[in-house]
Amino acid sequence: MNDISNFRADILKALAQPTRLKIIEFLRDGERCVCEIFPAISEEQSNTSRHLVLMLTTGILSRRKEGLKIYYAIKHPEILEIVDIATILVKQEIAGRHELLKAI
Amino acid sequence: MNDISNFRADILKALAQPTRLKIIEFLRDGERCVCEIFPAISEEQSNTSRHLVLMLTTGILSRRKEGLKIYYAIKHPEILEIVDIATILVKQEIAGRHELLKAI
DNA sequence: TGATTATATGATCAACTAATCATATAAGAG
DNA sequence: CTCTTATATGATTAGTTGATCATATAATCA
Repeated sequence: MNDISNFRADILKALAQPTRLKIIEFLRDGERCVCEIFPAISEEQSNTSRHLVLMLTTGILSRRKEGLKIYYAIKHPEILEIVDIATILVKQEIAGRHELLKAI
Repeated sequence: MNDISNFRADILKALAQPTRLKIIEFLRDGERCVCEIFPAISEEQSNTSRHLVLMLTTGILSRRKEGLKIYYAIKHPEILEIVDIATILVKQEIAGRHELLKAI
């Protein structure tokens, strides 16, 4: 189980970072080049590039070259499923903590 | 979106670690006390306790006291959904890379 | 060819993470 | 009350992460 656990951890870790989640959200509607991505998420080009390469090598994103531009895209729909379930969890947790506060 | 992105990142980060994934898998069938968990995953008691507390405060686990023992459990079924989708992704990636190798 | 645009990468650094050992707390048993 | 068992936590440390600046690569265009 160890190899699979580590690989699973790598995939989840590749999603578990605010800047990378912003990239994923921006790519939700389809592929985009780096020059579109970094202004959209308000990060430096170099930093954005690093996060993109990381997600590429982890298997979360794919990329395609077209002239000067490089287009990145979400490689598997399951990525968005995970992100969406995480959003549901966030909402449940916020709701639960709200209940706790009301009980005081 | 930023607050939700950060909270989502925290939840995913809490899952994105091999030792914690082993704990999640061990808790798949129901609650367990710390004294059962740390031998099952072959980690030190103190290290296991830290990971459990981290997942508790992130909202991934719940805990219940019974005498000397403290029982931890997975708090939301969505946690297992995420882990299972990650497993599917791992298998897809391994299959994909296998294809690449065959093409050489 | 040289200039321009798009992307990637080396070097650096502060902040964070996971593990370990030793110890503290806290509940139950004799 | 003292001993034992179960769990949590402080201190330390090696290793990792994310951001930044400067620079390299590589494709296009005039």
